[in-house]
Amino acid sequence: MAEVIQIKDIARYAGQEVTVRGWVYNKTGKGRLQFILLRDGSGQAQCVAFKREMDAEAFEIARGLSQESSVVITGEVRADERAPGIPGGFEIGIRDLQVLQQAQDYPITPKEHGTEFLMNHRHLWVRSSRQWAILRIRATIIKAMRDWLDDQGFLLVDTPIITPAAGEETTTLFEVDYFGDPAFLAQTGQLYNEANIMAFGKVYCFGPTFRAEKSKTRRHLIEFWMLEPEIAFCSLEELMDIEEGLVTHVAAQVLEKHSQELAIIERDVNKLRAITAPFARISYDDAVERLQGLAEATDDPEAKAELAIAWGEDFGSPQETALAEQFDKPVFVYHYPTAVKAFYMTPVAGRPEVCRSVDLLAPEGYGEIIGGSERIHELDLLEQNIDKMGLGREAYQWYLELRKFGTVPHAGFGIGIERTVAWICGLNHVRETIPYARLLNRKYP
RNA sequence: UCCGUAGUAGCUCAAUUGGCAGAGCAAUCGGCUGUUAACCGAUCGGUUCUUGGUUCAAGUCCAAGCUACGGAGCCA
Repeated sequence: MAEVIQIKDIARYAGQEVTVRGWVYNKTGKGRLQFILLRDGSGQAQCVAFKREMDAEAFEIARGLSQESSVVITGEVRADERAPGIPGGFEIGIRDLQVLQQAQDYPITPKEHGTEFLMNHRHLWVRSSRQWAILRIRATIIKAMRDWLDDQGFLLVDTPIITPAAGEETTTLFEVDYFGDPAFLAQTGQLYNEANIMAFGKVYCFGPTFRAEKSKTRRHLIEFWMLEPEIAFCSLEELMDIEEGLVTHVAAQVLEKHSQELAIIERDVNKLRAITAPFARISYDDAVERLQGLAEATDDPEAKAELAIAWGEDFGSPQETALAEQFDKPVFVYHYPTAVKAFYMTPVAGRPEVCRSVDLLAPEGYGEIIGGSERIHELDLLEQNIDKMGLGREAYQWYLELRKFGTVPHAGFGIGIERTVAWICGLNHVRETIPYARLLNRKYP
């Protein structure tokens, strides 16, 4: 029995006999010569069945293999620049093979398919090279974020998914029955993070969040993953430094570890190489002026209407895009109007109509990937805001109590994993960034 | 929720003015010693999204509904 290897390591075994185990990704044949492209999860390798080098029965089995059949193949590794694969350049001359299961009528062929068909077969689509590459990059992005934060002295502190009250908006919560009492799936771990920083200084939570928004766009999921750092004794400017450090590290790690995957998805790596510190930092006031300037400059009445904005309004999707297009890397927009932001954001001293908030807008039309702010740390002000929004103090008792026992200035942000992956990978929809997307009209498979 | 577009073979699509429902791929069988979405020959493959209507005749026209896709709002 030859050594079982992973295809990603194939180059190390040139000249040796090995065993690989996997699935038939594609097959082309030419009579007595059959080429089987085998994938094993780590990569893809061309396995060559040549009638004269095998016994007749084994050759017939190889010739009859169907797409996605599971198979164990033993043979000699040899370098051949004609051989396709991941990494490619090496192939296996089949000596023997064993079929675990002969697949029949695998639906995803190497031709074009529509979105609905592919999403209905997501459990199989994840096997395709492109999806394989994207999901591997997703894993690296998450690891890069966590590694960077851990190295900076942050502690991972998990926050609950079933919660008693709203984080922000009550209308977009998923309600669950908690032994007869209503409870809600978490929209954010932020409020708990604010408790946890008083114990650990710098923390982050990472997990799924749930929003029952009836939004149907390329940037929205009903269930998405978010990483939320929170830092005690932190200003908005320091927060931007942290966000910048995190995002540039992610881009660098993906470039370093995934040239192969980036090539598979045909991502322009120059766009990723541009993601270096510092990012431009502009105020909301400045952003509005820029948009008004753009609206004035254009002759297209439709574009003019899309860009039109009055001070005090939040940015729409086309406006975010137009704003971000002025930069070749992410851009910070800070000091948004207090009225369009959440109740816990600190007002700017001497200018309460704007607050100490900051969004990070990604380039290439990917929009907001991070939202963050300095949190209100004075009890009175926080109580006033909760009353003003009609949220009800009872539900926030514990949160308000944090302001009574050694409250300190603090700040934090949330970064959406799927939006980040879509941007880094250059995808046109977040549905491909998560293995099993939950969308407005889809919870299958 | 609103606006727009679409739904025909397993998949991707075609079907002229309302006049016999078709192609490529996949599958199956055969051929081929270097294929890269191979190629060549053959075979198989249909409730034209649903319901109702107009008509001698509906994939095509009308009405309602369903589903998907694209966009908006909301957001990360």
